[in-house]
Amino acid sequence: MFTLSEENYLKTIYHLGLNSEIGVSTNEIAKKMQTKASSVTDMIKKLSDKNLVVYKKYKGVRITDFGRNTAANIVRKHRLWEVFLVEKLNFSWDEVHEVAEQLEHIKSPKLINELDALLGFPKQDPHGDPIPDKEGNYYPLEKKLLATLGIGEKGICVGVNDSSSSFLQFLDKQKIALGNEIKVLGKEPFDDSIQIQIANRELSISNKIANNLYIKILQGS
Amino acid sequence: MFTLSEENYLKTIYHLGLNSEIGVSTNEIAKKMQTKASSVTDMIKKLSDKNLVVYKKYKGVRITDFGRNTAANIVRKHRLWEVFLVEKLNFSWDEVHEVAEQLEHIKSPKLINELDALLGFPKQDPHGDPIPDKEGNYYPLEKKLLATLGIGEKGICVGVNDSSSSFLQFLDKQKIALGNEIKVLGKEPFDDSIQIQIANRELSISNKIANNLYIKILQGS
DNA sequence: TTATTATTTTAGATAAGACTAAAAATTAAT
DNA sequence: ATTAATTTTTAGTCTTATCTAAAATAATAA
Ligand SMILES: [Mn+2]
Ligand SMILES: [Mn+2]
Ligand SMILES: [Mn+2]
Ligand SMILES: [Mn+2]
Repeated sequence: MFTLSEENYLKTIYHLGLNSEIGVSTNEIAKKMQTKASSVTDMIKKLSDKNLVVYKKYKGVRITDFGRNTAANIVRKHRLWEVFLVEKLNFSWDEVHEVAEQLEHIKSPKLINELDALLGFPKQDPHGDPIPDKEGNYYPLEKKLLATLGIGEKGICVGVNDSSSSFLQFLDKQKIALGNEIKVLGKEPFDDSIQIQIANRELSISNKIANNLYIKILQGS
Repeated sequence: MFTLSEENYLKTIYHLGLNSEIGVSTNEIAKKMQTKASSVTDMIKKLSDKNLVVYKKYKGVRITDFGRNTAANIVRKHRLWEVFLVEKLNFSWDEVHEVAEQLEHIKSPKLINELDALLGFPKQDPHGDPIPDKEGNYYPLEKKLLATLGIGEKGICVGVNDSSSSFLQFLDKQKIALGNEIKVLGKEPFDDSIQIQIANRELSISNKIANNLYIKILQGS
């Protein structure tokens, strides 16, 4: 079994390494974990001793198959708990992350598999992120950032890139929710803002917002 | 906020001090926590610094009002999680304790109060132990050990004194469950065993068993 | 009451996880 | 190809929570 710290480092390395071929750098990890590079070096030695990552001095770390599996299981727990909090305990999607950060470290395979069943084996968490199965496999939706859509294209809002409270609360305020259909009406070159239609309303959205909303394109739009 | 260790020590001191006027001794705590007396001394100094207990050298510790409240809240969480595991996640009553030991340390007032609501504000956990409310108050049932009942007395089985897996599994095997009506048919002086009637069956029960089952007496029996 | 035993505390060590400051290696710039 | 800047590692310190061994205190017995 792994310590709380080991699990948190491993999860960070897993996320940082997802979309890159090369190793994850010490500084990247330190920045993400709000800690110092020297602390990271200490920890990756421990993770390496436990075969969770491959570490070569000055070359960053790469997660092993074993490490990836272990990390995916923690992510699975995190996201299932987030669903539970929203579906069963009336949390809003901007309140769940901190609590899930604690709950993801609870050790009990039965607990998490029963929770999965209670929730009806959900495939996405409240932010649209995929939930790995017991084997650590998951199937990400095909999705594009709203900012990349052309005029006239439409789709369903299926996820967020930024899960910060402030962004999620902004979406709530603008009544933009996952599942909503969104159509691009126009794009303003001057500030890269985007005019959209959503649930019979028209809205102008800044580029920053559009770069943090994922859309599943509807065929024939 | 308190560390995991601080919470565990405090909870032990709370439980050990419940039925006694005098302070809780260092050795008692060490025995219960499976640690060394010197470790206990170190920790009670920390708890004392945080006003959770009053500590006088060589005189043991007494929990403060603040400490009692803090401990009751941890116990509240432990027992609510046990109910959740049994009621919602198909755990049996002998499987819940270890997981609840982890879950009781999760910090989120909203989580625990919503969980309470989801479960319908239960008053007892799966072992018949009372669940403190938000203020730390609880109302223990009037109950007696089965071993203390006289011949002819009857009552409802409402709790266990020993929550070990082996005892709980024994009760399952004998089909003795909380809520069952039990009547004392006879007592054997030779080995202090007790003959009981339970759900139309007659059973002979050892003194050890009878000393770990709590009964709520039915008036007029 | 004094001696013996048991309990409790202190002193000193260890391990995990964090930090600062300094050294070493790598990368970027001239 | 050197030099300069950046990144990464090492060395040493700190805190928390443990432990063992020894000293101090309290409880018990002779
Ligand atoms: Mn999250
Ligand atoms: Mn999420
Ligand atoms: Mn329990
Ligand atoms: Mn219980």
